[in-house]
Amino acid sequence: MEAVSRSATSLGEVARAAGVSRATASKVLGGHPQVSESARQAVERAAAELGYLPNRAARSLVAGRSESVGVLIPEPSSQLFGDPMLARLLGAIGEELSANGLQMVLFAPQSATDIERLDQYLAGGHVDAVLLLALHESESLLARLQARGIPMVFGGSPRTALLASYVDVDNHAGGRSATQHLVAQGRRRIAHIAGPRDGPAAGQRLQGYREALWNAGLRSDLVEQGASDRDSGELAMARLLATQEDIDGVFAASDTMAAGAMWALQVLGRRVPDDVAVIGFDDSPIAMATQPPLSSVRQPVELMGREMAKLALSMSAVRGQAPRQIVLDPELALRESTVGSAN
Amino acid sequence: MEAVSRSATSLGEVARAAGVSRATASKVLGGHPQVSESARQAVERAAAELGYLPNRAARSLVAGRSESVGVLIPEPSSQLFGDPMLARLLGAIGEELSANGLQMVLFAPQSATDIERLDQYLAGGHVDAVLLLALHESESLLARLQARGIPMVFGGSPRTALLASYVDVDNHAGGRSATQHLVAQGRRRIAHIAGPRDGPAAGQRLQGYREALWNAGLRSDLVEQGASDRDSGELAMARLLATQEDIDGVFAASDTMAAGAMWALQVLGRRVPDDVAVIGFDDSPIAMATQPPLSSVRQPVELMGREMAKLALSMSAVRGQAPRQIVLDPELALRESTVGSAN
DNA sequence: CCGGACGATGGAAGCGGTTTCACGATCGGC
DNA sequence: GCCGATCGTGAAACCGCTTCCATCGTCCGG
Repeated sequence: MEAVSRSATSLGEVARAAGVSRATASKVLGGHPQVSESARQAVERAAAELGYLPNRAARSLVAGRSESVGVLIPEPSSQLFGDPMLARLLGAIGEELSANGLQMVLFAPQSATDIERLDQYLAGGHVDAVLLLALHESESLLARLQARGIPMVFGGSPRTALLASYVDVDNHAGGRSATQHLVAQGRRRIAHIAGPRDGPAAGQRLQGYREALWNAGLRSDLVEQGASDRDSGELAMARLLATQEDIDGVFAASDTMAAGAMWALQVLGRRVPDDVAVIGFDDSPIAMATQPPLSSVRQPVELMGREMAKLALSMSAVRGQAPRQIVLDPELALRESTVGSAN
Repeated sequence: MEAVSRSATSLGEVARAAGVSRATASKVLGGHPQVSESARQAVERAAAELGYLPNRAARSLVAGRSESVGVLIPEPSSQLFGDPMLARLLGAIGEELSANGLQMVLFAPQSATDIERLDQYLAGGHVDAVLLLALHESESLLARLQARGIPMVFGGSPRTALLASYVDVDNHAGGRSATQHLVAQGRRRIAHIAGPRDGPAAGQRLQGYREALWNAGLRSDLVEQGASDRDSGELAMARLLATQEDIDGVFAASDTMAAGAMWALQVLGRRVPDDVAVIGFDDSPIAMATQPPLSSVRQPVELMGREMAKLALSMSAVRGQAPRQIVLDPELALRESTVGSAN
């Protein structure tokens, strides 16, 4: 009568209520086969009635596993994962993990001190695996994780030399299908505004653009380098039009740059999509905010998250696996910037 | 020689290396005063040399605390926290928590199953406190947390009837200073596009708008209701111009709506900011992507995160405190949509 | 009908810490 | 120079769970 809000029911209480020993109760709850049907039912009933929940700390203490997966998120300034994707990605990762009884522990190191602390923490074996959503400079941290045998899964192809597991979107296919879409809309002078060269993604998107145009027998040299921000898109578009004024299609490596490009086009008297069709990449909220709304290449963010989680789960269950790479297909999100409102 | 990559060093090993008992070693590491100087130094040296890290599971098992704080993030679709703010907020929360030796466990329930699982999890005492970044429908979950005495801190004023602790931005002050800024720029016919009424924030921003205009002796009835998406902003702006064509300033309750409003203005032949100045709210990335760049009310996201974490820390350290509310001042991010490039 | 094999069970050890408590040594006061 | 208070110390208990292993009962084959 006094233990109202006291600590949760423990295994011992369940065992007593079921009339068995803790050992047997543990076996039942752990799904071991070596228990009689009667014992199993008694324990399960008792557990249900008492609302038993195993104590995570105790379990991981004896098991030597933490039942949790660390997720490293990029600093807010990072361009690699647009913020809007981050929330969706985290949601998907979390769902997959929690469906498997693991928790997601988040790290967002902002300073050198944070990285140091993180290093300590991870080295302490407090997580069963680590998911890296963007590279932080600290190669040494990666190396140490690797050395300690903690499974790592990257989101996006890692920039590092380490042979690692990752889940990425097929940037090449994305660039190709964006460009193919413009071709299919009857566009013939198709330009590309390329993304920054700090990762492999931009190059792959460019290659996709080239391939689509080669296949269509069109020229593929209308390429300008952007820097991922809006202004660089605007400037790149202006340069493109200066070189070749009859451009009728543009594929930009990000929505942000596409927004800038669209602005430049409109300022210079082109109608979108009537004169020039524009398609971006990422399908960020910006794509909905431009006028006209921007077609874009949508990354399968939720799927990526789930695959990352699964990979981590598998790697932490069976150590020493060879790294695996999973590459997912993007899809097109078509809006008025390429198909027109009349279509 | 064989225990190369074995489990981390334990307290026992440190104690042995220091020539003391585990109890004494624990006291040293725990900062207890009842230890001799010599013992203290010996233990500290040994711990440093062996790279000792306490086992979190063991510690929380005996302490009955989990040393971790749960963070509930909204579904991706939620408007309450714009995605870009989420990443910054999480970063700040994480930093503050990890500085205090706690970890941040993330929950992003997507389905009813997830909520159920979450409920179980939280009820199991696996977190010392919960941070709620947006309300999920589940009132019952909140009530159960409350009943169990788990400290909760909301980000943004809660919609619930529960008397709760929260950290919020001063929406009233934000609306007021945005409007005052327009007044200071010499605008006299200032309209407001209000946000959706599903929370208190929109109403407070509106009140701020009214107050500023009353104080300036200007009319404050040029208000249209928006719905937080871009199109609703565009439509609201068109309605406003239809009513009152000489509007020279607009304060929109979100950047998204402001972007729509700007588009409507430009379509209808108004120059921004020459004819009409426009200011938004949130200072989201969209504010940088519009043409001209959009002035906006910036929420002190990092500060909010830190305050939320501190509040949670304090509440979990000393249970049974009265709920506390912290309201932070926003600040203006001025760009060309209100001040012009010539200013 | 007996012995061996096998399945189910619970006692006990142990995971890595913290905390209580009894003990011996040291110290000061008379 | 003796006694009680004070301080530092480590043995041991304990947190809740899993697992090893000895025990016991049952079943089956010879």
